[in-house]
Amino acid sequence: MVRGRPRDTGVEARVLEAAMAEMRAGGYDGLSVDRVADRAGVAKTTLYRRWPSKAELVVAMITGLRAAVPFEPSGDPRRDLTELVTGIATTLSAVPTTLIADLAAAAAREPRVGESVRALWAERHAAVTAVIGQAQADGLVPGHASPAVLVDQLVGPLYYRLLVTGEPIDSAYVRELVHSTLGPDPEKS
Amino acid sequence: MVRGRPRDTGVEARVLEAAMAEMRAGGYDGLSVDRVADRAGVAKTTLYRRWPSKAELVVAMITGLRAAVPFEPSGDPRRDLTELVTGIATTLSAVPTTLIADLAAAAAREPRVGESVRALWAERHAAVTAVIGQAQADGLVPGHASPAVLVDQLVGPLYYRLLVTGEPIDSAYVRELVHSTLGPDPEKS
Amino acid sequence: MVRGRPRDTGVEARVLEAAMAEMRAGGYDGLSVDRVADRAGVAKTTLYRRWPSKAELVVAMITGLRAAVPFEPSGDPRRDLTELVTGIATTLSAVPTTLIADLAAAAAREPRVGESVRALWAERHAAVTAVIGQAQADGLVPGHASPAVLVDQLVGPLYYRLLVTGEPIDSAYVRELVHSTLGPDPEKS
Amino acid sequence: MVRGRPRDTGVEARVLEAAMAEMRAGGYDGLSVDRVADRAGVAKTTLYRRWPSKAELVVAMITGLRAAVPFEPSGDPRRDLTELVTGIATTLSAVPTTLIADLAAAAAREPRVGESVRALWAERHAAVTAVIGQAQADGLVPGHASPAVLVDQLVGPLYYRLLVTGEPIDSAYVRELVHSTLGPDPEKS
DNA sequence: AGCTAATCGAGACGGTACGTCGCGTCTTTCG
DNA sequence: CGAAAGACGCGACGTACCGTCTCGATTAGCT
Repeated sequence: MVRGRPRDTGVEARVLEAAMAEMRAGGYDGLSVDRVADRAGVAKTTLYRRWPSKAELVVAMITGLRAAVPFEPSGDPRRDLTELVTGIATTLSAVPTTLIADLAAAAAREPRVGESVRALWAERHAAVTAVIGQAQADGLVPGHASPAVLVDQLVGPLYYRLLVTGEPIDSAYVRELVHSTLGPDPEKS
Repeated sequence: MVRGRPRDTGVEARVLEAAMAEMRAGGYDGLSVDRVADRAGVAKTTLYRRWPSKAELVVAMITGLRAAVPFEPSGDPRRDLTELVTGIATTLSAVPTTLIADLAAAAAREPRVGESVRALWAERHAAVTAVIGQAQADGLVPGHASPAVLVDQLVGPLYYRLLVTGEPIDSAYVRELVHSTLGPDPEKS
Repeated sequence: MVRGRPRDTGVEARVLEAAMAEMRAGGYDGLSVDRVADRAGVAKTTLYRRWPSKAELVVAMITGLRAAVPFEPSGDPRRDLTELVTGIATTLSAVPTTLIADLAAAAAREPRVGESVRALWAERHAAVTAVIGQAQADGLVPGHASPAVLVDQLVGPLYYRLLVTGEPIDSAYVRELVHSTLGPDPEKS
Repeated sequence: MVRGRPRDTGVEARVLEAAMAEMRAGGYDGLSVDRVADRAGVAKTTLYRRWPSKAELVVAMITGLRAAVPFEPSGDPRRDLTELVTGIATTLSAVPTTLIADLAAAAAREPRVGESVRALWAERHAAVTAVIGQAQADGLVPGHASPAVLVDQLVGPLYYRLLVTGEPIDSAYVRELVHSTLGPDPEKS
């Protein structure tokens, strides 16, 4: 069917792994295509055949990070949101801050990187939005704010602390965020 | 007092202005030190004597953007917060997004840069915190959330949209943020 | 056999030619690597891939000057030595003095350069030595001096005038040298 | 009489000494005016007030090297020439070869350096010329060669070996040179 | 079995920018 | 007025990186 020599299936994994290591070490700018190829034991030609630019390579690497996060809504928005936001916070804390920052910078520069980064979070953000929407429909959340804004106010502070203020993000903070958004827990009074 | 030839005071202003122009035109990567020096009518050595690297130059440029923002609390938290958050949003929008993102990346890598960036916003964030605190004391804001969290929820979403989702930040959005934080305006019902 | 892309054979010639032109115009210091690359229509990186420094480039250029000099001994040592020494003097005069001097300086610093410079003259000096030896065997040269010393006394003064005294080297001077070494021409008395 | 602060008399010596040390270490190109000034504990301005360029500084340094060499002609040209040429050879061997070579290179580039180098040797070369002339007048040297050429043939080979062939210069070689120039010693037969 | 087509490794190449070094000039303050 | 200190302009050097290119060697499917 396909004529010539088939592509080496191991190349992709080795290159993306090498790229990840380079990115961890030196961020986006510190990632050198030459070094990635070298570290992966692959010719630069081979690399460029698959990803037409450094940005696209990083995009692919990021996309590969997307892990399927199992989430089953329990119906209790307070519990569900806490679980979801905690998951996001945990993921953000698992990688070096510089990586997140460099990714944001690359996203600002390269539209394609931006898309891939957004796609990375899409699933989780959609889940958050869904929970918020359902809670509002059930009257459990004050209705004077749009769901989109509430999502931003739940997730945005995580990035804000990470990239701007540098203040710590712990489970207490996540609870405070949810608490502030949903209002006081009626069952606890 | 100081022995040698004093530094040409005009250099700094000319260089930073040139750097700003270059940054606006082509982002961080598009900013060439040679071109900046050329445009500022300054030798590259002179430039490097003051800022030891391109990154430091950009940091200095950003720091120079800190404008004293006159703010007089009116006593009405709704109006004051809208004004303050609008000011922050305006400033963020006035410079290229890449600049903000690159700044965040540099801040993550270099503690010194992080400090300078935080110092950049310190004044405004203090003002927001003060207004929130006063409003809570006056009973105009629901008291179930700490002021620090509320500040994060007011300002964080701006960065979040800018650096992550890429969604637009307009005056309507700012109003929604304030609205969501303070609750429905009682005077409007 | 050789794996990668083969080197562009035209590069070397074009660069060395450009370097020669620059050297003629402004001497060693006046030779700018950037300008050479530009004039040769070659990227500076390409140039540095072959010659790791400006000095090595100049050395290569000099080495390239070695021209096969046809020499057929006539049997008359007076005529042969005059021809050979004139040839050396002509070559020395054809290039800027600074080039010769810089070469000697480089040779003193870098053994490898020294070798290449000596190799440059090897052929001609061997010819001079051969002629002197033959003449001595034939009794045409006073035998109280070793051939090696006579060669030094024939060729050394050329360098001496060029590099030290700065006095001119013309055909009359060459004749005087040969005359002084061989003694008066018996046929002319 | 003279207004203002008098010149610091120690400056000159300290600078020339520092320049000599730099020149020994790295040759003419390796000598940096900034470093010389620093090492001498002198401001660059002060240095440039005295010597208008790096070349002139080196000239002054070389001139300072000229040592008065006592020489009393004995009347025996063979002995006198041996003594003189040995003295030159000794001086040449006392300093690093690179220094001699760099000096020659600088002389070729900078006319003023050339003059100073020639002046350095003037005294000794004049002595050699005088002895040769006297010997010729006394009929002790074959008269078919001009004194100037004979001088070149006595001194030139020293530079030739030093800068070109790299062959050693010892007392035996000096004797051979004199021997070759004056012819066989009649007293020894 | 031979031809054809695609892949891979290796490295040359152009272009652009970076940061450093050196020279010689200048502008100050201090003695 | 000399000296110290250091800023400044200019120009060159050598390095790093990106993305393109040109090779030879390999590995398949197709005729």
